[in-house]
Amino acid sequence: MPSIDVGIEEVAAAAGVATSTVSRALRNQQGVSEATRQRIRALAAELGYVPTSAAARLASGRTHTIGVLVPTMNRWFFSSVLEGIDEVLHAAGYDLMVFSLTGRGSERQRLFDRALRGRKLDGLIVLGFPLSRPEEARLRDAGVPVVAVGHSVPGVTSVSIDDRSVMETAVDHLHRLGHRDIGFLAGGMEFDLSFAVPRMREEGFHEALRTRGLMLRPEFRGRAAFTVESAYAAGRHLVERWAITPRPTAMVACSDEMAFGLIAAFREAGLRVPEDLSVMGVDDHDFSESFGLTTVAQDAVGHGRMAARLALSPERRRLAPSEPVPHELRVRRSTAAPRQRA
Amino acid sequence: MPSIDVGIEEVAAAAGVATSTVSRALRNQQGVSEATRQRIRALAAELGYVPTSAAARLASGRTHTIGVLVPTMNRWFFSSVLEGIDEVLHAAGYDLMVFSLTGRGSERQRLFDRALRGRKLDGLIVLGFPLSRPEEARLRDAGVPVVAVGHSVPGVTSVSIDDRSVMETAVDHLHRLGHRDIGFLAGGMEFDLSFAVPRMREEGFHEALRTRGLMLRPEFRGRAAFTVESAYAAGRHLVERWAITPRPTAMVACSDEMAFGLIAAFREAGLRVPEDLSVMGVDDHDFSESFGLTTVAQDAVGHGRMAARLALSPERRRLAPSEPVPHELRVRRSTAAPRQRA
DNA sequence: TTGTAGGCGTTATCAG
DNA sequence: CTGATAACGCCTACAA
Repeated sequence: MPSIDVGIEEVAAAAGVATSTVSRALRNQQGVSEATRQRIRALAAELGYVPTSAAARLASGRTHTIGVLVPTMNRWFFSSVLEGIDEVLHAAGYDLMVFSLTGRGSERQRLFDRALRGRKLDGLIVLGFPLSRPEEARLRDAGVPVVAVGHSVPGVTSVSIDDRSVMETAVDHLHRLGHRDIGFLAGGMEFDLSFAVPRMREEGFHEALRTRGLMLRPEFRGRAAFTVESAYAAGRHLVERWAITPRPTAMVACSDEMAFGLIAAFREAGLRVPEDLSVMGVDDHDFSESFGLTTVAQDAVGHGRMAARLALSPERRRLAPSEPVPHELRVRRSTAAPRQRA
Repeated sequence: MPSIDVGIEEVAAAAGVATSTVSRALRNQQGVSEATRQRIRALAAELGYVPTSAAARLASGRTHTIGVLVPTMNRWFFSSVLEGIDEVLHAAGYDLMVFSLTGRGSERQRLFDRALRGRKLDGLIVLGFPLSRPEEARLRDAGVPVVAVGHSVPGVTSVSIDDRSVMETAVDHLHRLGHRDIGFLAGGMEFDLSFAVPRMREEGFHEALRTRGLMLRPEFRGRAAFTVESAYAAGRHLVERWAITPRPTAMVACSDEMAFGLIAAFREAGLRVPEDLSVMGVDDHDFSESFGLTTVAQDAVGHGRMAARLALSPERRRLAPSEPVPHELRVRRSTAAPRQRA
């Protein structure tokens, strides 16, 4: 039974060496003979010695903790990225501190501050939203390395797909199938979140249409937040409108979760997917394969791993390519060639 | 512009008081005249002083950090609970440290240890799995207060629904609709996770049937992990079997996500829900309303809030009722009365 | 109400 | 390779 209060001194005493030697030995620093190191390790384990984190932090200035600022943990993309981050961090002996903005978009600045105050982090990963000027400034003089995920930030190491190109991929798929009347469910109705990603996807979509000599008819367009619920509501509105206007043969949603909502609304209105209408999304959500949703996949867990590695290593950050991470089309059952119009 | 290196001494000097007074004033401790406090606060703000977390921890022994041990953040229940925890914690000025077991069930003991080592936590919230004996012991001599969520733990403050009673509610709903051939998709095929919750739900289901003089036919029963994917696969197997055996008129899944998987499989096989088969789940996942899934709801975010409050306050823990948190039936479109058999 | 001074438990900088 | 000995920056009895 290890006693309750073993400090580095007890270990040192037991090993007949100085505390500094124990410290070095236990952290695999050079300058300790292998024999001594072994002996100290054994003793430390036996006594159940564990360095007090606060003391180590104070003395070394390093916290072995990385913070993550996230809009919400309730969305596939964010929780997946978090998993990836966690995986790498823990493997490296680091801890993960999470700061979620959920329901407090207005307090964003304050939360941002909380994360940086008191030097409690060795690095910060910002998920899903761009930084404001004051925030960037705040970071600089906090001297905390930052990595952005889910959107690119000029001047900051970032990991993300190319949102325009994603839409090119999506539209290309539908166009090849023969679709010409393609609708779009845009994102960006959130309160808290960035408008950058939805806007870029929207622009990308329009450009992809334009390239092909197509245009987005107003009645083919909806807008919703990045949630099933919101997309479902938008879908119902669209369906109502289509009672008196033509409807598209395919819809692209800004995310898979939005596509789920659309499909639910369409099905409820008696529209069959893909027979009456093709639907596709972006993400490759965990549910998408079972649901048979065609989508443009991004590797969220991989994003997280990459971000964590970048957060941990200054060299990697320096060498980091600013190219976007690749995405990939996954064709499934929710898209098909349009039926001949009567 | 606050200088880069303001310590408590600078503030004390500027205010013409001792560091101890600054410390007291800033933490709203009693024993400081209001005038002095105001002056110090102003000065501190002006100088941009923020106590160094490590030093405060070392001196006070408190970390203002609560840890959460979670099987994975990728599931509705867990991420929702996390949101609730985060909300309360940040409001109280505490930080949230997350330890996720994803993909390292075998390392569970080690992760568990990591969370407790080095006195870096003021409390620990364990989500979704019961503790082993050694783990409990570990907790005791770490002296860290623990709160369990998602399953009850004798001797540990815990927040959870009554999993047996949940099934009673589910079966009751179907029984009242007229169902007698009720099937069950059991949980518990995970590697990492506890078998406690799925087992209790299974027992609860059986008991609810028994009470009504019913029995679960073997061909009405499936088993899967708590994921859409796994439930989808199980659903496909069931459908195949039903080609040569009778099929139930209703299925209860162990969770909403599992119900989603089932429904996807049934639909793909041409079975209509609820016309051919009613399906219900447990949770009230964010998607369930839009999907029209009947379910037994549990307030995951609320669980999280409650757990965080318990983790923060010894008194609350002492007073904490050991009664389960209530659940609630939500009837939607996925269940209906069975059609007359031919 | 306020000031003084001794920790808190490591790490890091020097000598030896 | 190893050992003293300052920091590290704040908190908290205790004294005034």
